[in-house]
Amino acid sequence: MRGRDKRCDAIRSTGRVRIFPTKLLKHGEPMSEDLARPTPLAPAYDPAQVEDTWYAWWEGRRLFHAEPDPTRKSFTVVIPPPNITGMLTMGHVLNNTLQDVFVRWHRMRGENAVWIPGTDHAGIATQTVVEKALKKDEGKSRHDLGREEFLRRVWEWRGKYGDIIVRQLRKLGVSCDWDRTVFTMDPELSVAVREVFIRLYRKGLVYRGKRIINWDPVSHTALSDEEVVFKEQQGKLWHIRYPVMIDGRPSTDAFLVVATTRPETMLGDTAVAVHPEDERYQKYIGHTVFLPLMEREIPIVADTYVERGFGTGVVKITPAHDPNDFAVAERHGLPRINVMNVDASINEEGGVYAGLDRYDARARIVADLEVGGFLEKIEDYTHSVGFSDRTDVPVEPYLSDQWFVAMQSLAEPALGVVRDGVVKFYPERWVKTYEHWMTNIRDWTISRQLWWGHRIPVFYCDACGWQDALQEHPAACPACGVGGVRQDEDVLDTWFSSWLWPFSVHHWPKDSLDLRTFYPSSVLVTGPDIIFFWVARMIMAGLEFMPDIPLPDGSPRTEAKDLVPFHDVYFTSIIRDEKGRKMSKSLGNSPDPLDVIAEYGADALRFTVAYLAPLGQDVLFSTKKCEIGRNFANKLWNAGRFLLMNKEKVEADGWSFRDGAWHASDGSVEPASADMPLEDRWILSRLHETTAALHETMDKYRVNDMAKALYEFVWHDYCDWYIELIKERLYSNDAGVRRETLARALGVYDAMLRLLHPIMPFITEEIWHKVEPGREEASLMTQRLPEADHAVIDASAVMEMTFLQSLVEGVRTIQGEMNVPAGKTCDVVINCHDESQLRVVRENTHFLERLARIGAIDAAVGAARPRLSASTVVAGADVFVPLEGLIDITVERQRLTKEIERVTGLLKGIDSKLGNAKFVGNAPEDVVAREKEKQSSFRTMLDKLHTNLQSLEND
RNA sequence: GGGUUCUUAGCUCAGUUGGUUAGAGCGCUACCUUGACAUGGUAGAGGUCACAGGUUCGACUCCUGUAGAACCCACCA
Repeated sequence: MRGRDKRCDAIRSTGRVRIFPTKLLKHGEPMSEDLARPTPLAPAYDPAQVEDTWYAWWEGRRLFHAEPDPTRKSFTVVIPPPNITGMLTMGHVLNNTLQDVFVRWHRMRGENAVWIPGTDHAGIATQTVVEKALKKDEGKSRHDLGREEFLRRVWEWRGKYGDIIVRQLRKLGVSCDWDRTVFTMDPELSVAVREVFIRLYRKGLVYRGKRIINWDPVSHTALSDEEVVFKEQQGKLWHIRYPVMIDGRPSTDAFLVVATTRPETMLGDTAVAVHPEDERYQKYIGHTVFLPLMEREIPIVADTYVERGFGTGVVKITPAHDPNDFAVAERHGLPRINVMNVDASINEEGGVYAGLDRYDARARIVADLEVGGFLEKIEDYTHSVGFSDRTDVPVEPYLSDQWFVAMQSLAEPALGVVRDGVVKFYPERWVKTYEHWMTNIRDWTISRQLWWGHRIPVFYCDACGWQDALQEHPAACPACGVGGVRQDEDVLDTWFSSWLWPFSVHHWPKDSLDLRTFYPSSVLVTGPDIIFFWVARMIMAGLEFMPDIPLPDGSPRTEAKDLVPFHDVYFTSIIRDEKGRKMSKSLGNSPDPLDVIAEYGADALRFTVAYLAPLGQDVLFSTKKCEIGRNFANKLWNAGRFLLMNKEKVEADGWSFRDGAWHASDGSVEPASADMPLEDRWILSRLHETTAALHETMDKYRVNDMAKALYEFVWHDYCDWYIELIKERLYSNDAGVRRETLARALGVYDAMLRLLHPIMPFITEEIWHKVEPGREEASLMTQRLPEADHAVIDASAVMEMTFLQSLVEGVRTIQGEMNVPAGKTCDVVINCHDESQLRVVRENTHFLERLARIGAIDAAVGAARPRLSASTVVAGADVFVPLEGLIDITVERQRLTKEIERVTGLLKGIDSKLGNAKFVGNAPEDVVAREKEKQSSFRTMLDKLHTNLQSLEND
């Protein structure tokens, strides 16, 4: 550990607020007068002291709230609703930081920005959580309670815990319009869900059918595909002989051998299949085989699904226990025999094996096959098996009745709007993924065998066979008037409410100004993993269900751009840990964002995440990286602290600073002078260049570029150079100069705060309130963002400043290399390239003196090199630093030689380029011109370097 | 098997239509308590841009192939 860290650790352990130089503490001396003097801001920024306060202040004043206003441009974002079972993860942090940056940015551009929050009922996840608690606390299952009571308990649970995530989000600083908070199972949203179901039902797009689903034999529920995790398993491949039937009896020497990983499912076999072009088996197609153990005769069918090269090229077909077999059976009209109970034990269809667990049955069956001589061989085989994400048991493919949505007709228009760019994807490459899925779309299984969710609004009359989809449960059968009516037992897939989210949050199907105005939303921010489950389906739903709702002016909504749910989709990065692994609960590699916020502050976390997340690339995150944001916040804080310390001094003379100008005690306003010194013209140029870049990057959703541009400007331009440059003026004897300087520095700082606010809302609000009095009732979040004014950009100021910076760096380098003691200044002789350069040097000698510990500067065109000087060449000027007694000739010789080598190399490259007729002939003129310019400047540089080296040798 | 993406400094990553002296942060080395900031400052070391071809006057950037990594989809019984 380095000394500095040791010192700091000792100090940190005493408390984090103030860090003092060790010397003072070590000697036990009282703090010096100067350090003890109260300053407007503490030396180190402490986010914990301000963040909650500001959030409550914003929320209390309803600053996040927006009302529809057709006369203004709306900027709408609808949150991807977190699950009510959810806890804030790094994924949420990234996703919601981005949304908040967008929303705050557009709000500060004067748009009517609204961000609609809400939560998702998360069918399986929530039901599982509540069931677990029920089991643990009362030892009961949901069946013990019954449906009604169980649902009451779930609602109770959601009342207690369902908004934890939403409260956690507030810690991040998100500017959601909490007045508009909705929940997917709110009464009005449930109306929307039923309405959509009914409309699709009437159109014939919702239908009931049989399908193989993922069955969890422990929790007795169907699982969605995304709740099944595949794991590599060491298994066996059993080769079983199915005797061919010849003349009505099983052959004793002709077999079709099937290879299977699941011999127990043979109880439900209704065919064997071969590839239609497989020469080995073609003669058997249309014949039958004898199914061992069950002693059934089953057909041999031909289907291209069979892979000739795999196994034996013969597949047993078990339609009720394998999705592919099910499809084969559909094509060939084969019967389906379900041989399992809901707990995956063998049912009565399994003959003597009935009642056995699936794995016990497997052992018995294999043994019996062996005995019967039907087992040809057993091979070791590694394959992947689907496990339940919830209970960690192998999922059983299971045949059951389910509800489906026919997707074809919905998908086609939804594909079109993405292809045509009505909905734009960022990054664009996801369009391909989307197209692939949409052109191979399968019908959507929307029923779930759960209790928690929107119950399928289909009603049946057992007396007369009536069936219909309705909003309300009818008291008696509308058809026969006699029978009682029962509702379908299943609930809808959670995504069935999610796909309506962009308009159900505005209480569709009810027409309202909210819905008319705030739909469609501007940008959706979500992960690419749910492009199919959610994004695609929302687009379909918008196109299908929104044409009824007029535009704000009452005209019909017909154009695709008004029907789609959002115009842009921003696909976020995936947050991984340092080793590149996905963050997950089971790995325990996901830091708790609340801990991170407590340690570093929400602004630091937000900035870091935005800074690290380029559009479309994964992010390797570790808590330590939040130092980027924390240090940056601290830098900003201290720059503000410096300005405010100086402001206090001016105010002590009776002046006050309001609206960006100084007011004298008599109330008169001090006008800003028209002539600005170089550093002011330069920093304003840089500010406007940066502002232009920020607007550009935000339009392209390149948030990391935006964060970098801000970082660069604040830290390097403003703090490293500008503040150092103005210190001289701030300490001037002329009070007018001090005020003028500070006013301009504060002006630029104010612009910085605005530009930073969307990404770091807390610290900027905190400082902004301290900069000027009279802001008690105002908020930075509703101020306007600066716009770039290209007229302010002063190219010559930028050039001059760049030159001066190079001079400073050149001298510093020499001082560093020659180990010039820190307290010592050096004189400098500058041989300027021309008169205008000389003028710049003369006008700014004070900078050079201040920033590079320079004593006297002797500048002239043609100035001679003093003896025993170290030298460097900057923009065609020689910079000589006479170092009699300090110079190490060897080091200096090495430096110059190395430099000569470097420039020689560069020049060689350019020479050969320009010597190449093809280059000169083909390259654009400006490129050639630039090369020529470089060539001449490198030549003069090289000449000078050679001369200076020669002189050094002569010393 | 199909698709997408990635490989640039010790580490994590930028590099937006091909023309830069290839950048940043962290880490490393040396120096620094000078009135905002040691959560800081200054300087420095460190890269044949995975590899091999090709296109081009010119390739980190475009094309092809190879090797490695990741993700998504479909999963072969």
